[in-house]
Amino acid sequence: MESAFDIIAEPNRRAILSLLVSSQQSVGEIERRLRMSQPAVSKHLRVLRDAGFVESTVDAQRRLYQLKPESLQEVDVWLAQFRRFWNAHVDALERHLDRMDQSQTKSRAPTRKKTNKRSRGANRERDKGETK
Amino acid sequence: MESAFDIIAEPNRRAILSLLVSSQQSVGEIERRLRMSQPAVSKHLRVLRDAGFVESTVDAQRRLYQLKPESLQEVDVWLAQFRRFWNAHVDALERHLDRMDQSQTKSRAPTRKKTNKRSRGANRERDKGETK
DNA sequence: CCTAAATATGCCTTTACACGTATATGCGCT
DNA sequence: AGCGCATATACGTGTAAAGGCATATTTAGG
Repeated sequence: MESAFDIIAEPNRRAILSLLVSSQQSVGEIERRLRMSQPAVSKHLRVLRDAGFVESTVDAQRRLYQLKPESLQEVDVWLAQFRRFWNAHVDALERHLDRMDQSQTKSRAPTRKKTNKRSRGANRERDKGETK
Repeated sequence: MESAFDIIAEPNRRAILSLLVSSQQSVGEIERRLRMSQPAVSKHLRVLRDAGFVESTVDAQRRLYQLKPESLQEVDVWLAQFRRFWNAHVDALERHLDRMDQSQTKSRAPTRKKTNKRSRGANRERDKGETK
């Protein structure tokens, strides 16, 4: 029924997932942090759970939701073909990213350690075998 | 219909994008290959174009559509946080993948080193059909 | 100009889904 | 037991988006 792409199409659901990356959260915490109604949160969590994106554990009256690691694989796999495409266009992409780095001074992780010259290859994966 | 996530939520649109990865295509070719109606193709291409995913060049009466490299960046960037999350769970992921490898038995290249420090990481190539 | 081919657009119907409000269920406490 | 907190579900509603069909637009060629 619902592909992973449908799941993450919803902004609130993406927000929830992003929230859960850092640590598990209760429904109430999500509700508070994302300022959405409690039923809305529960419903989205239901969807995420059915889709296998999150799982819940019981803590008294609370339900703690946490990410399931395999969840976004489908999307990542699909995206892979485009990464290959990008890599054929790295030059243009580099230029594009340089512009973004300048203008988008927003929530970039303060952990801007070495490799600050950006080893941008979609993700710093050493793999180059890449069975195609 | 703003975000890139909405764009790729549509299966036919994903199919079109996947088709364009290999090379540019005319509307008619897309119509034929994906077996969808011509108006449908045109409409999806309109959406993709407005969203900056593709661009078209004119060839007589045909319009040739091709991918724009920067297009799926938004998605990729968003996905990055989860890749970090996955990497924190490589062990579990490894186990999960081992199970899959077992059941799917795909001729695997000698890229396979058990307990290796993440030789597979975020992208693992695997091709499959869409499931709607 | 007129026609045919390729593509785009407009209108209409159907469906899906996100939300709110209200209510139900579960759990702990005294 | 009864109350209160935390979470889940039901129902009704509005909206938006996708598909089909018909038609407009563009371009090449006679």
